[in-house]
Amino acid sequence: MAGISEVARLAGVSTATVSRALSGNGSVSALTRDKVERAAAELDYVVSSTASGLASGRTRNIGVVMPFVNRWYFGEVLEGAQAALRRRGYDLTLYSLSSSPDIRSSLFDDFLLRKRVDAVLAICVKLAPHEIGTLLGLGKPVVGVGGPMDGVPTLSIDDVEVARLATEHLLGLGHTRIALISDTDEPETNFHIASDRFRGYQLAMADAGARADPALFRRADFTVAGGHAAARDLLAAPSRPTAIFAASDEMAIGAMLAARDAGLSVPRDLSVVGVDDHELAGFFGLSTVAQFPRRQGERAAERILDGLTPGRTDGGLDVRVPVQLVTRTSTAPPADAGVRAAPHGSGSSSGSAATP
Amino acid sequence: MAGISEVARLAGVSTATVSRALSGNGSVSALTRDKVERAAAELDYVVSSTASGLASGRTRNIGVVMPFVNRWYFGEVLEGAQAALRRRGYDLTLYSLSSSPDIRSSLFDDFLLRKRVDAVLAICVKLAPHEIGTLLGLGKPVVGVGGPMDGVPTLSIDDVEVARLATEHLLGLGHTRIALISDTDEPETNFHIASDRFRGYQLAMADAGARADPALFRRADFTVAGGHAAARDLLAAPSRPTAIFAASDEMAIGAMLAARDAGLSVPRDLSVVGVDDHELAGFFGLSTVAQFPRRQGERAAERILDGLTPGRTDGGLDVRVPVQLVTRTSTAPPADAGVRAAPHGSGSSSGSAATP
DNA sequence: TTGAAAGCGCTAACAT
DNA sequence: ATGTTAGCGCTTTCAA
Repeated sequence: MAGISEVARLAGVSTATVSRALSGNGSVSALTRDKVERAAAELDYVVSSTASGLASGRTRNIGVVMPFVNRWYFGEVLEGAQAALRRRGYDLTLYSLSSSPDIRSSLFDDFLLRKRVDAVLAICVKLAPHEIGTLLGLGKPVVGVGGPMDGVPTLSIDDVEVARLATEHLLGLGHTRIALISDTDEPETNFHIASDRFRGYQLAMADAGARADPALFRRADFTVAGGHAAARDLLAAPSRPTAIFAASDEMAIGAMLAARDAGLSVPRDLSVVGVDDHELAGFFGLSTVAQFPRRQGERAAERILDGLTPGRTDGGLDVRVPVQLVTRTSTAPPADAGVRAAPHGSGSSSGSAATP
Repeated sequence: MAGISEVARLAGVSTATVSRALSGNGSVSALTRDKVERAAAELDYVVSSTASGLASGRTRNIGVVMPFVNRWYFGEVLEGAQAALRRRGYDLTLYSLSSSPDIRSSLFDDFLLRKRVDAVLAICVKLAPHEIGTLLGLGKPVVGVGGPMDGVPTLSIDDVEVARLATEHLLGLGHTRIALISDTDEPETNFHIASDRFRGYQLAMADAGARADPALFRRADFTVAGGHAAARDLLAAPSRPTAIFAASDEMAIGAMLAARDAGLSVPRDLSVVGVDDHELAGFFGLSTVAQFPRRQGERAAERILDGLTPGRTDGGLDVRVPVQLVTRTSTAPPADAGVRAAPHGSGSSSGSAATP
């Protein structure tokens, strides 16, 4: 509970000097700084963020807005952002849109405007122009993750490229009847993620002279259950695909489970590739295109802090973050490819795919 | 950017009256309140939380501390707390301990002390006495979720009872060779969760006159992969169990997958029961003891806000929150029980268990 | 019920 | 490099 004036008294300097010494703003002699630091430690002094924020206009707190926290991707981004912010002495105030459907307007009309945060990280939340306008008008920088927004620097993966990578992996193994499990774009949150992945798939197929058969497309909602249902449907069709590209690992895992339920072996009878490198992907032996959401969260946080520090230069507007094809045991040449023998020994229907 | 004085001028009253009208503290005539509200709306006035916080000592912000955000249980608690806080106009500032191992001391020495939060919710984080002391000494109420802490009101499930419920469910079906997959307690975070569940299992077994065979216990780390490995091991043993109680759904799901890998059918050859009612439990047909983490988060949030409002009474110190046995298709009488026939038609090894 | 005015604890000119 | 001082924008006595 000691205040800055007690520290000043104990150190034998003015409160202004204490402020300078502890914040690093303004010049203080090494000796004085030392005295001040000693005194502060002695008194367990901790700056009051409300007082400091009121006086300086800076809160050392970043608002993070995301559609929900309870999906693997978002949790990872959150952990990454949290870690990066804390390293630089910043707090993170969380705004999850899933709390209630009508929360969104109050968020932008009240919560984000009460000067609690210095800047906003929008994770896969497509801000409306007026929302961006309000924030920027208030001098609050915004950094986005997950898709381009007008006037907002953004980190994102190239979703077309991701789908192309995954599809080309399957094509390269000799597959041509490749099914796609994806979603249609949800307004307000997901930008063009689903449709971009759709396009990447189509482009890769076209480039390879393969047919993107509409009968091999199924919609699902990015969950295990959704992927399971979609794959079950695909696999029951008269002429089933030899491979499935699912636009998320959770759906891909659902597809692998559906294959097993249908008595099919992965990858002998069906190859499956996903996107994310979900924590369960390794366990299921799932080949996937890894994105690195924790790194994305870290980079977004660093980016926004740099934007708050006038000295640092901004690295251009929209930054692409890397992805990487990770091949495991869920993909192999199709059984009738004849190029090489199936690379495993187990002959029966259940088993190897789920062994880590 | 309009301040309280603009609002006061437009409404033709003093800033004090504006403050009273908008905050609800102190009495204002209906007419005046109306004028003030109009003026505030007209000017898009939003109170500055730093100024308000400095003047009043209240920030309308709650700190939430948890070991990590990226596990289903914690994500749910977080969503629940977030929703409840937002409903009452509060913000939520998140402190995840997983960011870095040495973060913890700085959290309690700096971050939580800078008057950014009015109170702290500790989710499955066992606070040391001096940490609690600091917080309470600063007048910051603390509410815990997940286990008793001295001097801190806590919401928790009865872990002994949870394990007993699950074990008795299996015993009631006729199982006696019941394996346990759990962990040993981690210091600093998990209280007695693992050991309490161990005890509940033992008590139930003893009450039923069954033997809690040490050879049927395996440690695992609450993950799918951990449960899978533990179950694989159990099922390879000379005399394998007819049922497994896993102390979390993720481990239980791992166990179900291991059973399938071993060519065993669930529940015909093996019954599995978990704890949590994880989002995937329904998909896998997993019988489980549901706890309701979202509700836990909500209740904890409401509890702490009530503690901040002097009028409301506190509902006693440690509150037990309800759990509920949910039976699905992963549990059935053992094959040799002879009581009733196996309740399904599929004769082969893979299949029904993963069908939602 | 309302207004006047004194802070809340710190930062940032401006001096020196 | 350091001290003096005027706010930052609001809340809350205290008086009326």
